[in-house]
Amino acid sequence: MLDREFFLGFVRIHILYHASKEPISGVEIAKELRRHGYYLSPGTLYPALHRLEKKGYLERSSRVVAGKVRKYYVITQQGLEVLKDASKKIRELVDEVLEEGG
Amino acid sequence: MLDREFFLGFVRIHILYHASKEPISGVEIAKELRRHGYYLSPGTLYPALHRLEKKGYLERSSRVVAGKVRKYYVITQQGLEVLKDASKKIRELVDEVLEEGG
DNA sequence: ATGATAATATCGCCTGACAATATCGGAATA
DNA sequence: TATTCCGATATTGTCAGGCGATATTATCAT
Repeated sequence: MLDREFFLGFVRIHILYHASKEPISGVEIAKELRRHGYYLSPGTLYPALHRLEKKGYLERSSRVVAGKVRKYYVITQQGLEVLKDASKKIRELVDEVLEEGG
Repeated sequence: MLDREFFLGFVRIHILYHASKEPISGVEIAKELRRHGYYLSPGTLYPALHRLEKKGYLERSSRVVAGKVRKYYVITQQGLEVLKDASKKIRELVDEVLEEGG
């Protein structure tokens, strides 16, 4: 699997993106990430979510689904701006690294 | 500036990319990164280069330029594979996050 | 109430970020 | 050749984050 030092930033962006589409919980995020080939343990995922919330990029609320409590995350205005900035950077990467060939 | 926890992976990829085009030194890398809006201090850049070398993604050689020693880095076969994997992941990000609009 | 289940939270160790500081090596000067 | 300068690279010390393992929590079924 791709070395973690390369993809952890990608993971953050995937999270912000999904949280911009609809409220999404930790397990659901984990599942989405797995779909993309990112296998994060709870010890990595949850602290990351808490941090993104603390920084003001995500907003959290609780909901009960199938008898279990889930914490749902939605992106904030500030999170949207970060996502937009990140998109700009991704474009630059693409223009440079993927222009020819990829 | 964009939060570091998002972009440090991008920086690595830029480094591998440039090192795949031609031998490039620390200062030159720093300059390239600044061009992209990434301002890394020596305490971040050099240890990162050493680590990428140690992991076998980069190969180092010394050269004297304008009376100063520079360490030039070139990508390795293994580094190329990482870069290729990363490109795949970037594509996924683009398809998902940038598809509509950006 | 109790146990089972699954989602979230935390602990502890280790690695990495980073600003500040040190080192190193060639070139120029004398 | 000793000295000094300069800019590139290296390292140090502190703090934040990654991550596997473990604990906690809240709900439902019995």
